Amino acid sequence: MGTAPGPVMPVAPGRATIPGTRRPRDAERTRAQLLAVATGRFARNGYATTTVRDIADDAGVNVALISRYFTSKEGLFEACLAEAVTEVRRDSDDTPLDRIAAALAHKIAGPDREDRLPERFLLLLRSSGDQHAEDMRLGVLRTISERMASAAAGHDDGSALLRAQIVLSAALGIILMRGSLGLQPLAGATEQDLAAPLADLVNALCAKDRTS
Amino acid sequence: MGTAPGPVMPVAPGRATIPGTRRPRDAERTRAQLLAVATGRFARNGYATTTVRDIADDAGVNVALISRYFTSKEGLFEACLAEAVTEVRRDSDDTPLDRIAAALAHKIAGPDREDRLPERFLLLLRSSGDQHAEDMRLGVLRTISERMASAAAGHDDGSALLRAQIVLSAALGIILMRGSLGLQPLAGATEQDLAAPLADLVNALCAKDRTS
DNA sequence: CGCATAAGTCAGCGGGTGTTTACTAGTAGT
DNA sequence: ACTACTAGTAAACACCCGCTGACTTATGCG
Repeated sequence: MGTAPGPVMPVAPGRATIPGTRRPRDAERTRAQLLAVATGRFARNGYATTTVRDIADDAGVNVALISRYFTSKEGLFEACLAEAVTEVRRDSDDTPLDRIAAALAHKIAGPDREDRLPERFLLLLRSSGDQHAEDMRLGVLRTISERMASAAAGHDDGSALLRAQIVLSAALGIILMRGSLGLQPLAGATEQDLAAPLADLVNALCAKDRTS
Repeated sequence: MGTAPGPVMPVAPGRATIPGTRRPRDAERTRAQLLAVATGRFARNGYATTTVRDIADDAGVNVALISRYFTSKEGLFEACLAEAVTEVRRDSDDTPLDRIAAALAHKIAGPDREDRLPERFLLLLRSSGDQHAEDMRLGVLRTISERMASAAAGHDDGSALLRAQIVLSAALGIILMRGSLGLQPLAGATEQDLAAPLADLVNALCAKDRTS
């Protein structure tokens, strides 16, 4: 469905490498490339839609290498998810409340991100049906929301965690809208554009002193 | 043709129909049932994951009826989406600003919803890859956010629409978290639990008079 | 060099998917 | 009661997917 260039395909399959030059034998490198390509495709198009042939072609390697390095498509997905989880976890270490909004804006729309963090957040919303993967993404979402709740620390009633999860939902919803839907003007908003609204949002939901 | 005289009657492969009784001949009814089941499955598990046989079995009818009534799986998806779009559009008619939050809370977590609105919102986030469907969901999201922006009508700078879209993103993010992820305590929050936080959220993002 | 081993390729297999075609069986009109 | 028509069924087809086992080629080491 998605990719047009399916048929025809002469004997040399869709290799990204130049036909004359051979792919250098670097297992580590191709493994990493497979992971990167797969993360992008899984995050953007979902698990079931993405085929292993798409990934392999995009990475310029043979399909069999996926099974070799990650045992299966699900294994590859779990590897992507694991990487995303560690990356996301590290990035959400200990942010004080008054900087959460700015940090969110930066993560969502920061210019020229090399860590591809929005992609990784998006991946947390994708499901492969596998239980282990399910546990991982639920775990990291729980961790993040708990950290945010403790950073906020307002609301002596039990609603702090709930409110933090709402903020998290908002952030992920925004990423989804930008990355998968392309709803303008949200999709084209810069980090500066998002800073003020997000500050209002975080403040209203997590600040100690509220009106209502 | 002396082929296998006994139809044997494999007694209702699905489960919706009682083995003994035959499905009554009601095209309208089965069509509606297919649509309802498909909407639920598409919204919950996504387009690619859901198989037409799952849908048919769940509705208690034969698979071929999907092609008959909706020409194809994509046609069925578009029909579900169209229904969801009209339902969502009607439900977001003209809500004054001060009631948006309550309305959202009711739509997200209202008790015993017969219109299955959360499901329909969730469907708006699912993609089949078809361009026509893509246009539909983008259109309805645009409409809703514009209505919300005009209801708010604050922010003489051009950020009203952006802020409305952030509110919408938050709502959809929450629905996604509840319906697809099951993140507690958000997933189990009642309408009352959500009312106050959502009021804060809407107020902070859309109210005319803000501090910062 | 010669060879063992790892990196990468190729072609094909089961299995599941969406769709179609031929068929059965209720139902309404005359 | 006969017939035309439509709702519903069953089985198969063609295709694409994930995966595998045998093969080829480059690199490291004596």
